[in-house]
Amino acid sequence: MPRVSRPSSDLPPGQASAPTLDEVASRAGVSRATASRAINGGDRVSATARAAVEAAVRELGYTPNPAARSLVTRRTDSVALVVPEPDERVFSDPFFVHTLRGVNRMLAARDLQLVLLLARPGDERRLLRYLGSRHVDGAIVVSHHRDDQLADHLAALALPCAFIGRPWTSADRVAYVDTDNVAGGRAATELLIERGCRRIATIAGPGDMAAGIDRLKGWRAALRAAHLADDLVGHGDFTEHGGEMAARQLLERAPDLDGIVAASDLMAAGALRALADAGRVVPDDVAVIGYDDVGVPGRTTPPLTTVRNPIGEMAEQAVRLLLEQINDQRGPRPMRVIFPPALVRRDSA
Amino acid sequence: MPRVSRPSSDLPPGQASAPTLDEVASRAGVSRATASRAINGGDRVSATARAAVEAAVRELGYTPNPAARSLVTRRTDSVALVVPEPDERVFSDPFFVHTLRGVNRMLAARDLQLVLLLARPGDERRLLRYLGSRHVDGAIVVSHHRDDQLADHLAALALPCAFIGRPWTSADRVAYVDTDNVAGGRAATELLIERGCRRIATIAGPGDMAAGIDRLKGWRAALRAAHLADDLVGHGDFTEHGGEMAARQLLERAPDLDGIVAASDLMAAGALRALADAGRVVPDDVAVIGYDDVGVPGRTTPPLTTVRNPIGEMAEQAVRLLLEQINDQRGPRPMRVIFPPALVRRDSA
DNA sequence: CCGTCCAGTGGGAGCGCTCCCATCACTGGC
DNA sequence: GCCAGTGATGGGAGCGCTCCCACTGGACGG
Repeated sequence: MPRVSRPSSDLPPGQASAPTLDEVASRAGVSRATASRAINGGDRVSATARAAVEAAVRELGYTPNPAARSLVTRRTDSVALVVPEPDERVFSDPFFVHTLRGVNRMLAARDLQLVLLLARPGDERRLLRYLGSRHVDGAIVVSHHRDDQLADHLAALALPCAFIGRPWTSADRVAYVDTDNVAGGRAATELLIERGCRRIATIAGPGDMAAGIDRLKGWRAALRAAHLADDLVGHGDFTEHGGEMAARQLLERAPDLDGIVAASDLMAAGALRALADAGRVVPDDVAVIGYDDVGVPGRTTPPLTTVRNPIGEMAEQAVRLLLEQINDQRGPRPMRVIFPPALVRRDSA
Repeated sequence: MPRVSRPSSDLPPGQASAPTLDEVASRAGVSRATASRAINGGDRVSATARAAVEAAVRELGYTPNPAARSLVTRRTDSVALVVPEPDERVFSDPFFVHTLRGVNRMLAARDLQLVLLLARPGDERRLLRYLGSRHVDGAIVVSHHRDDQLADHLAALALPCAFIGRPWTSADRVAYVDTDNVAGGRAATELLIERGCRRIATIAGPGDMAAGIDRLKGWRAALRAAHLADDLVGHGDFTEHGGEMAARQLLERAPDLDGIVAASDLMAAGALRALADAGRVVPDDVAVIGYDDVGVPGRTTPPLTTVRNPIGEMAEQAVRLLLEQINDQRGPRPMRVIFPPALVRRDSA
């Protein structure tokens, strides 16, 4: 191998070892303790000392070593976002994407870093090992399914955590935020009933997610209360394609249907497409209502009437619940915040 | 506030302070140094000692403190994935999603953790501060645009990094992987020409991303070589909706067009929809070819002929380039790997 | 039988930081 | 004029780990 000539130096070129607090302190003419206080915004520091330290920090380009800091503070200032989702579907779901962005924004505002933990089914051991070794101060879990027993495991680890969407198990042991999906499904259905629909189908979500089941339950409750039939249940996987397929089948089974309650906007958009193909006019022939009110509804033809999920506020609350557990020495404990859903009327119903 | 009775103990219940290496060592009857060697798989440890340490680890549920470890090793065993993307579009693009998953998988296989850095335009300072404080061992950057001068900044930080997609600036100072997008655009266009198309349009990608520009360049080169007109340029934003709009406009401008080269599969899918609406048969009336070959092409009607981007291999190589810089003490340096694109023939052309 | 070697081991330093506590110079009240 | 009180400071311990280095004892060759 050819020898490359380079300036002989103990330090790698351009990568001088980072300045330490000691260097900052001595440059500022104060002790390490004072420098630390000045940097961390503590009081009990004279204006003179603080100014000197700040100048030294700037001149040296000092940046605290996070490992050393967290060794003593026992804080890492980072939070895991756990996504126990085997396939990439989550990323194409605006609900998830907006949740991710909301959580990220909230954390950034508090100078916390988000660590993304994508866990495929086999990876649970790795996941739990990571969380167990206190790499992060806490975890936020989204899009969990019946079969991962994540809530159980996290409760056992005693790691502060917050679920977005009610966990299947240990719902009384961990903190979570959610919306009232039964009420939402019910409200959506009642809207169609009020508008005169009598043959109302639903395109339900996956059977292993709480949100899907609850919205279906609400749909059913509204129909029964109005003495209408609740036999028209199609199933989708929260994708546009799934919604389209389900709508086609429903149309075949019940050509007389005049209303569709979809468990997500994406599925409602698919249904809209199937209806257009079948020559049905929305909302005159068939009224359609979606769920979530994010990303999709404004772009469909016609614009989608939907049930609004306050995603931003949910993400905010989840972070808040998490931080409360992290900061209070009482540690992890169950807390919950349930948001009411809200109807958003546009043109499809 | 009601007082809650609880067993008086110095330790929070269920949250005894984590066992340290010292405790493991004394339980195993060896020194801390030997325990460390046994745990880290070093040799120079007798079978007896190793077994004793492993037993102690298991009994105590010991897990090394990452902060303490990285304080001395100067490694954090985590890597940042930087996404300097202002809006959520990235997440709906299968290309990005698969890249994310590929990178995550590669890192997980090496026991490295992925830290997601979503940077909105204003956040650059925060981003650079984070990267500069050596929170992570290196960074992988995707979906960067002309205006973020990320490559310049990272080169200045001397932090190991790898770009996916050629950076706009400092391309000779940082490592990156890419595919030959000019060749791909050219090959796609030549396929249409061979098949007999004579009036070939393109739906180009954003003008501030290298991939979009290069594919357009390839399209143009192929047409010129065949002495065909290269005036039919539509613009999309890599989304399905954008592709549909662009295709509509192109059809209006040139009703006689008989081929469309789209710069992404998502845009090709949109074009397919526009063509169907216009009553054109694909590929008989109009041949369509996409780009990327991930997620979309199998699901369209008809299935999409496309140019394959080896996303998995690109992610793999990016991680490899990064690790090479991290592990070799030579530090960050420019390296590049360019993949050849490959045509994948299905039914749309 | 003694020196040499080496696998195996433990002592101890030190990574860069925070925070407890002792110290010190001042101030103001009696 | 002295002492308690107060704000600012620095010394030093210690967080949990890795790794350098010195040490040990048994195997082995001369």
